[in-house]
Amino acid sequence: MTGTEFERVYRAVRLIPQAKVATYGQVARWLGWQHGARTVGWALRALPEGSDVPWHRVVNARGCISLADGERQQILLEAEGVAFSESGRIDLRVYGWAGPPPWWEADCL
DNA sequence: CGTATGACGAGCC
DNA sequence: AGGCTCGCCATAC
Repeated sequence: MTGTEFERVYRAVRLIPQAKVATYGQVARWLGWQHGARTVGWALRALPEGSDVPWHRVVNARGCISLADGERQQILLEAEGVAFSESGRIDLRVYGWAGPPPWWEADCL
């Protein structure tokens, strides 16, 4: 695991509370990458199966599942209480997470 | 070290 | 309105 940067992605994703979702772009911005949404997807793709990272809580900006096989992701989200529309879309106004406070990464002095 | 890739996003035609 | 292209970032090769 080379990911010093990947680890940051994982740490940020782990902060997303249950029954909430965030977009790739959002996560990227938390890490300081205004246009690094693709990198977030890359990091999540590299994620092992038994990881403690709630990767399923990350969707694209439209509130849809980008993953080709998003079936499992949708099941995981629905199990948490996230509702999907008929077209498989999530209402980000309801389930979207504002993000962590700006000091989440700061140390205790 | 340069090129290619990817679970995105926003802009342009 | 909808589809296509380019941009952007960090890895992989």
